[in-house]
Amino acid sequence: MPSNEQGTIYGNLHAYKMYTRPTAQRLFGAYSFRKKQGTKHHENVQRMLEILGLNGTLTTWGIAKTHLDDSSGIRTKEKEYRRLLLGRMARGKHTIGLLESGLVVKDGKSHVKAPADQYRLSLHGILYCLDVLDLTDKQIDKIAEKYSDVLPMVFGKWEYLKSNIGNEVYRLKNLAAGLFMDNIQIAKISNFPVYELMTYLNVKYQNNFEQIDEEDLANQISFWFYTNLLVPARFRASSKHSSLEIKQWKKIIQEDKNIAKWYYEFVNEAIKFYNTRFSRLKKLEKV
DNA sequence: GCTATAGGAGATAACAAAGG
DNA sequence: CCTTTGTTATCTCCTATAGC
Repeated sequence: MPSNEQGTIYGNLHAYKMYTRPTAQRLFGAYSFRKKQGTKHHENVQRMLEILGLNGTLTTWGIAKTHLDDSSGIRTKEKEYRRLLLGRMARGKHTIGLLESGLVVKDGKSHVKAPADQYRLSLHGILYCLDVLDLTDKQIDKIAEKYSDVLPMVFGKWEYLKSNIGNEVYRLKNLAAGLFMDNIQIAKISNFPVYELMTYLNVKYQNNFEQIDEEDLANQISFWFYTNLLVPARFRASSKHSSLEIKQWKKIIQEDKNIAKWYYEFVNEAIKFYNTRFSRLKKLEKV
């Protein structure tokens, strides 16, 4: 039973990489519409996603209102936005919309007039935008502001993070581009057990391929983010630059009490996981 | 050129708040 | 009080266009 009033179901990061991202790229474009390569449909969808990203939660009317002011224009446009969100039915065939694709979710109701559904980007939707829309840093900051409660440990700490690590925050784009952790090379890169943490992160959420609660997905993304800060941006063992020094990284985690508590809980879970497995491994040799 | 999909526009219906 | 205006929601028909 769909536990969600969100009107859609989505899975963990693995599901994003294997399913949501390729599907979205096929239906809504793999490149920004500003590159003039996609279809009109790609452009329409991407424009709407951008509005939802930069403005946060809105009704269909509100989406149209962000760029129109006379009500007849809004009326026309909001129908189009609704159709893009919900998909359409024609000749007995259903074309999927943004809700069904998992990029947008319902978020509460507006009671300004008659009760109306409000919409915002899902976490998958945010990742798709970061991946495809060619957003400027300013725009990403805006999304972080509007979605700080959806991704609290990263977007909720955005300014704090920026003041400490500057442009490194935009590494979130790597995750959006599908660069996840099933990468054994990571093991060699750092003395710090980044590989073990990344692998455990996979294990922790492995049962959520089909469906995951938004809060869990936000945690998965956020654990990825903080752990990934220790991986050099250029994937070479030789280039040490642009990975954070362990000291600096620890400072970021420890100086914020919430981050510290949250992240070390994850680390302890990972330690427990590996300890259990190692002790079983040791028992093997006695047999 | 055909076919499926997208866009545009009209009809219809609620309903809430503001205004007369 | 009734009317107007703003909002939300759905259905349907016709046209335009992209991709084969």
